[in-house]
Amino acid sequence: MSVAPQAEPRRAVDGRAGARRAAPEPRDLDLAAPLLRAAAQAFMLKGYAATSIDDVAEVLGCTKGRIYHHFRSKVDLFFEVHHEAMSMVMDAVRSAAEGVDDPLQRIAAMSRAHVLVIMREIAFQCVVVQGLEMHLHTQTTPKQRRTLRTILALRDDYERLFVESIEQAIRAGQVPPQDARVTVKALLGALNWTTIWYRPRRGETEAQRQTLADSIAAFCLRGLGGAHAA
Amino acid sequence: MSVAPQAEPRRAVDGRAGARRAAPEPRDLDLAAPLLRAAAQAFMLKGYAATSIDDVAEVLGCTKGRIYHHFRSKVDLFFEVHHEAMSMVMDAVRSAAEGVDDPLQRIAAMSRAHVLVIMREIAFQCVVVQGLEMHLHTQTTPKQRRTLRTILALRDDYERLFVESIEQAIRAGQVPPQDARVTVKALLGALNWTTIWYRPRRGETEAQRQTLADSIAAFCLRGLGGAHAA
DNA sequence: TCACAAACATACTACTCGGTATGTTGTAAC
DNA sequence: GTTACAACATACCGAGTAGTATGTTTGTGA
Repeated sequence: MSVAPQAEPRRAVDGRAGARRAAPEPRDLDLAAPLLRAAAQAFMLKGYAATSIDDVAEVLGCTKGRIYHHFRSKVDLFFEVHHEAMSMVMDAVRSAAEGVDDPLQRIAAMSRAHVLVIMREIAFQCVVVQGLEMHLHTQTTPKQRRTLRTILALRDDYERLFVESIEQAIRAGQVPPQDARVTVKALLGALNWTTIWYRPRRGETEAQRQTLADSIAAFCLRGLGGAHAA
Repeated sequence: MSVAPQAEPRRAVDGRAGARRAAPEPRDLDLAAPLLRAAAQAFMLKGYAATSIDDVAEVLGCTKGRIYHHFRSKVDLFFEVHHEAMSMVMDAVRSAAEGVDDPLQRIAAMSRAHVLVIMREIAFQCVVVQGLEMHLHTQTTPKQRRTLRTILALRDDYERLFVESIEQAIRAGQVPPQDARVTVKALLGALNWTTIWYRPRRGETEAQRQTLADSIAAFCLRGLGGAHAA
């Protein structure tokens, strides 16, 4: 009956603006996680635009109310799924690269980790590939545009991670001179294409996934022109 | 006033069913071509689902009437764009492969041709990458499902073209033994990823496109494990 | 010249879906 | 035990859109 404004749904990605209470965040994350996962699943199957909020709710066995309680809009939900997916890759790849000084071996470890994350979190990673730029046309609010720019910057940072390692490998004489800005496109293409053709099989073992990841990574390593395979 | 059924719009891809008049086909193709190109352009910018028929019409500076005069539905339009795009790649790649007996050199020629077609017809090729499988969930009419299967079969045929050449290269000892079914995914990924990052620049020369295509193709060739680059 | 159909444009309908306004329930604090 | 709020569910609205029904124009063969 009152006009009680109902606790603010999440302000996409970069956090709340003027929330007086800073408390409910950690518990809120636990509650939002299943929503993100369900959204990723639905987006993978039908694509973002063709997926209705009701579709996402149906995956969870709930109603729209739950989703709009945690997210301000469909676009915000998409952005958070996207952001979460990128964090998964970033964390895994950074962790895999850590402490590996040899440039080529580092690229190999990063590539394997990248493919493995894709296979383990195929739904989230499919959302990443589904494109961001197309949202630039439809956007209205400046806040969403800022969020979009932030995500695009994260993507560029990630690509730079590979570019720098490639350039180090070139300077070290491990691979022939080449335009790393172009090569990295082919490399990431070979890796990311996994989201297109790979789908988990029933009874698939971790060893099988490892083998697949090794094959893709080996292709990329050789593609750079290094002498030794993985 | 009459119930005049107004000459049947196109029956997607595999041709008409019971058309009594077989005549208007060739002229009809010329008239439909601009529609396909406009649709490809619109689909590239906003994606299939987010693109309205009115959007496509606006690109052409006409109304829905024109589009629905030539295509039965939005899905049929998408399928024809998709089919046209695949034909472009098939023709160019088959033509490039013709007469090249050496397996590795044939793969190199095919790869270059593939990337060049993507760059020249970026709109059409973006539609191809935008995915087909998601339409499997939304489909209703069995005719559309059949059309979808046909397109999927074409895609598999195209991939087989590369797989067979890779296996020939393996048997010839040009590249180390490997699972061609997996390698081809990485290879086509590196090629097709061009649709994601590449966009034509103002004043771009054919030589620049050639250089880019050569770089991507060289990456793929080395990725197979062949000793010599392109 | 006239019937006729191709090739559109216009007007309209039925329906979906994003978003909101409001109601309900559990629970923790005091 | 009652206040208060988080965490939903329910009911609804309005905008946008796929598809259709019908009107209009233009070329063309008889």
